[in-house]
This record gives sequence, C-alpha cells and structure tokens, in this order.
Amino acid sequence: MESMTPPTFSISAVERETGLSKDVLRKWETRYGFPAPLRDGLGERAYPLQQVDRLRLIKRLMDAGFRPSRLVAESEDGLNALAQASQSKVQRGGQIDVENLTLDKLQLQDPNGLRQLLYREMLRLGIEHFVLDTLNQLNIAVGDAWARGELSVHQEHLYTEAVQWLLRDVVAGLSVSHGAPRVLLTTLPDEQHSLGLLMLAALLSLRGAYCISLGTQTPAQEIIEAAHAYQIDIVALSFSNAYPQRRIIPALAELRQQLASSKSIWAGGAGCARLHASPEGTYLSPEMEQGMALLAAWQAAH
Amino acid sequence: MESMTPPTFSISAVERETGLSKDVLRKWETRYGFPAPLRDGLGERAYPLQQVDRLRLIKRLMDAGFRPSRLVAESEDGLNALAQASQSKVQRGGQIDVENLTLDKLQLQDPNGLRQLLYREMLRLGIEHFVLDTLNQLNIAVGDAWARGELSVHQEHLYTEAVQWLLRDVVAGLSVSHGAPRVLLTTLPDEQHSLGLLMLAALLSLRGAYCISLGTQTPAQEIIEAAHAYQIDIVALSFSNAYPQRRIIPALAELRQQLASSKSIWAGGAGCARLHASPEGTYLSPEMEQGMALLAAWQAAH
DNA sequence: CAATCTATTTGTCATGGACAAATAAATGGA
DNA sequence: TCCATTTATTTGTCCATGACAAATAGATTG
Repeated sequence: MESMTPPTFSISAVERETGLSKDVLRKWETRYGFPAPLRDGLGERAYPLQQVDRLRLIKRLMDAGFRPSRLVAESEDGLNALAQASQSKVQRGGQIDVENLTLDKLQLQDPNGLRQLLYREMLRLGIEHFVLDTLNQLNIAVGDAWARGELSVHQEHLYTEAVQWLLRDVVAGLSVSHGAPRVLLTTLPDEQHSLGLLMLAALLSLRGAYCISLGTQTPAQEIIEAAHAYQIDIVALSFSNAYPQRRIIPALAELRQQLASSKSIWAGGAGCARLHASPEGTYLSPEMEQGMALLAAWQAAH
Repeated sequence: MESMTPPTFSISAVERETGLSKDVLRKWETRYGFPAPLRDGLGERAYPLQQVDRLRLIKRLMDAGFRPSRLVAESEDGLNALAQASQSKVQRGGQIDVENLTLDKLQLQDPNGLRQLLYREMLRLGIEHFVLDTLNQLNIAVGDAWARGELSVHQEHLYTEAVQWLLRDVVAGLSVSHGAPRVLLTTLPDEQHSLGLLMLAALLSLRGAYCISLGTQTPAQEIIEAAHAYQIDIVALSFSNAYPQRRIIPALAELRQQLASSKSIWAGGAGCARLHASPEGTYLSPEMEQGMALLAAWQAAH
C-alpha cells in the first residue's frame, strides 16, 4: 500500500468532465503547452486531477467571454482573480431578501430547507413575481457563485433540482387543455439546461397558454414533427451560456426553413443575450419579460 | 427555385442526432463502406437524411444487443424485421389494463390526457403498486415501441416528461427530513436517463428513506463530495441500456475506492441487467424489487 | 469616432495507423 | 453432447499531424 496511484483521467473522461472536446484538448496541448497530461503505459494521455480542475475553471471563464490563449497563459492566482471579477452586472429590481438566505441554505447542505424556502417565497410573492424576480436573480447569483468556484457542481445540481421540483408542480397545476397559443418547449441536442424552459412554461401557463414540454435535447427533425403533430403555434427553444453561440443562428435558420411559416419560433436564455439579429420569422428573447411581451403580441394578433 | 438542396448533416450533427461518435462514424465508413456520406465543397462529410435515419435505426438495434457488422450489412427490410423481433421478453405480472390505453394516448398526441391518466391510475393502485408494476411495464412497452420505430423521439420525450412530472410531485410530498437511510440519487456523466432514479426515489421515500436527488450527470468527484457533505448512507446510481456496459464496473470500482466504506453503493437500471458481478461493497439491482430488498436489509442492519 | 480592412486566433474536420477490450469461434476434454 | 478454455476477429477509442474557415482582435482610414 506504499504507492497509491494518484487519480488521473483519460481524454474522454476529461471531455466529459470539462465539456472540452478531445480535439480541443489535443490542440491546446500543442498550441499552448497546456494541458500537459502524463502518459500511461500505452502512451495515452492521463490528466492529473489538478489539470482537470484548471481546465474546468478555464471553461467557466470562456463561457463568461474570455478567450483561451489569454486564460491558459494566466497564472493560478490570475485565473482566480478573473473568476472573482466576472460577476454578472445585472442587478435590476430591488434586492430579494431571500437570496442570501437561500445561498446559505445551499451551502448548509439543506436540500429540504431550500425547497420549502422557495415554496414559501413563491406563495408570498405570487408565481409571476417569484419567477420573474426571485428565481431570475437567484439563477444569476447561483451561476456567478458557481463561476467563482464558491459552489460545487453538486450544490448547483441540488439547486436546479429544487427549482425544477417546484416549477413542474406549478405548471402541472396550471395546465388546461384548451389554452392558446399552444407552445412547444424544448432544447436542441447538446443543450441540457431546462430551468429557463420551465420558468417560461410557468409564466405562459399563467397567462392562459397551453404548454407542452419535451424536456431537453430534442433533435431538430423531431421538433418539426412534434410541432406538426401537436398543432403547435409557437416553438420555444432555450439556449444557455454553455451552448456554442455560433450554432444558434444556423440552428434557428434551419428550423425556420423546415417549419410551417404560420408557427412562430422563439429563442430564449442567456445564450441569446449576445446575439443581435435572428433569422426572419424567429424571435430572440434573452429575458423572460420579452417572452411575455411576445405572448401578449401573439394573443393580441389572434 | 428549381434546385432545392436536399438537407444533409455534418459529421458532428450526425454525432448529435445518432449518438455515434465521430471516430466511429469515420471508422465504419472505411471498414464497412457505410455510411457513405457525400462531400461538400470543402471535402467535409455531408450525410443525407436517409443515411442518418439508417444510422439511428442501427444504433437502436445495437443498444438492443446486435453488433454493428451484422447490422450494417443488413438490407433495409432486414433491419426493420430485426427491429420488429427485438421485443423485450419480460412479461411478468398480470397485464396492466391501462397500458394500451396509455400508448394510445401517446399516439393520440394528448399530453394532458396522459398525465391525468397516469395520475388517476396511481391513485387507484397506490404508489408502490403503480411504480413497481404499471410504470415498470410501461417503460418496457415504451422502450420496445421506440426500438421498433413505432414511437418517435418526441413522443418518448413526452412520456418521460409526464412520468417525471408525476413522480417528482410524489417524492416531494413524501419527503421528510429525518428519514433513514439517507440516499443520494444521481447518474454519472453521459447517462441522461433519470426515470429509474425517480421511481426508486418514490419507493424509497415511501419506506421512510430520505432521498436527495442530484439529477443526472454528476461527475464522480462530485458524488464523493456530496456523499460526504450530505452525510449519505447510500449512493444510488442508475444506468440505462444506452450506457456503455464496459464502463460500469470500472466506474463502480473507482467510486468504491474513493468513498468511505461505511457508505453503500447501489447500481440499478437496465444497463446493469447483463452484468454478473460487481466490485466488492457495491450492489447491483437491475430490478426495482431488488432495490427494495436492499433497503430492507439496510434498515434491518441498522 | 465609426467603419472597413488585415492578421491572428480558434474550433473542427480529415487521414491513416495502432492497440486493447469485447465478443465470437474453435478446440479439447468430461 | 456439453461445458470450459484457448485462439481469432471485431470494434471502439486513441494518437499524430495538417488543413482551413469562421470568429475575433487590431490596425487603418475617412
């Protein structure tokens, strides 16, 4: 038992853990000299935990807008400093008094407490206010804390689960089979974040829309088919920051081309925030409020 | 408008749509001569829709146990015949009278009806019976129908969503903060199916356990950390058929090695069904019932 | 100071070869 | 004949290197 082998990761394990493709991992190695994995007996890359952690941090900062060459060159302290600095600037609306408490609860490892807290807050504020303000800001707060490394992945998972639990309950309670418009909610493959979708579903349901959620990662072909089958008026897609920006527009264009022109396409989520224009007949609404405005417009027009 | 370009897919699009890695797609091309994508102006592979569909079908059948060389050689009709034949043999317990009705509902594009139907059935049978029998068999029925190509992806998504909606509600209602054992439920990266997890959570909660769900795709490191932080007694992981068998044992072994030996590790889901032995101190329970037995054993021992 | 043009950065794709792990096929007793 | 063990084949993943377009930053000019 003298020689415990320290844990290392294969290239595909690192791809999974960091979200950086194998190609990218290899290219960085030759271009920047980092990562610099060890090699196992077979000559295959073996990434030490430390490097994987660093890669994770770099990926976070890239999602926040930094470029790799900059980050890879940075020292450990430099990276951490950047992470500290990369706070979301968005601070609209009044402070939510529950925010700190909730982050505390998360850090206190109290999943049930968190759920109850959110539920009570929702009852107090009403769904619309709760979703538009509290959840919105909480998401940002959690995202920031995570980017700064103050929250571990499992804590973030826990938060996501708690909110999902809550919102699904709400949406299920609000559903009526004859609402209008009929909205199909989902994400494209490679996009796993569904919180935004659920929040939108809650808000739209509140205003009388009929929401059908397909969960995450529905192939484009299937979206088309489902939109037809369920006689959908509006297809709502969500893109998180992690979704490669450059793929959004083409994806929307492709959908637009194949979908009956009577059906609208909405794209929401933080991933859309930095986009300026979208293909003809598709609508960007990085903020929830804009989604509500789009709904109002649709309902007025019909 | 004479020449509409027929839609083609890039290699990464095909990877997303089919779940076959780029490496595999390229290798099959040289080894078996299929797929045989066109090339665009840049010399890059451009897969016609027809080939993508065929790849999807092949992937389905591979998940059902067939080997690629066999499938790739097969004719179109041959593949369809195989898909027809690959029914799950499991038909234990009495027929559930609701099954056909539910599949009908799915095919009738009636998401709300489905949810209500499931809910009513749950009330009628009681949660335990409903989960162990109805849902279990429904899952198999849906999985089979999907493998046979009778169900499209969006319909399967819809089913999954409906069940999730239902079960989350149930689990939330059952949660008590002082139950024992304390169970952490999640899946490893690359495993996105969480239905089994939710079903287990419902059953365990019913029997007094305290369940903490982290959703899907929690990195191994994070599971360790969370197990410690939440003072977990049992870590329950779920593996679907789609999860590469060969990675299950090593993954369990790695977890076992890093996790305090006082904490149990359970592995469930259809992906475990074909495994015979598991690492020391970890337990396989491809069937829900076995999970219940494990729980009973744990509770008896404490 | 805004807009346009050049240079660099960056991700993805391609090719072709190697190898271990998984699976099937063949072999040799009981 | 059937089970267990050994040999072959299949199969996924990895490696190295090179090419190129799209995205971004930096320079230049009106």
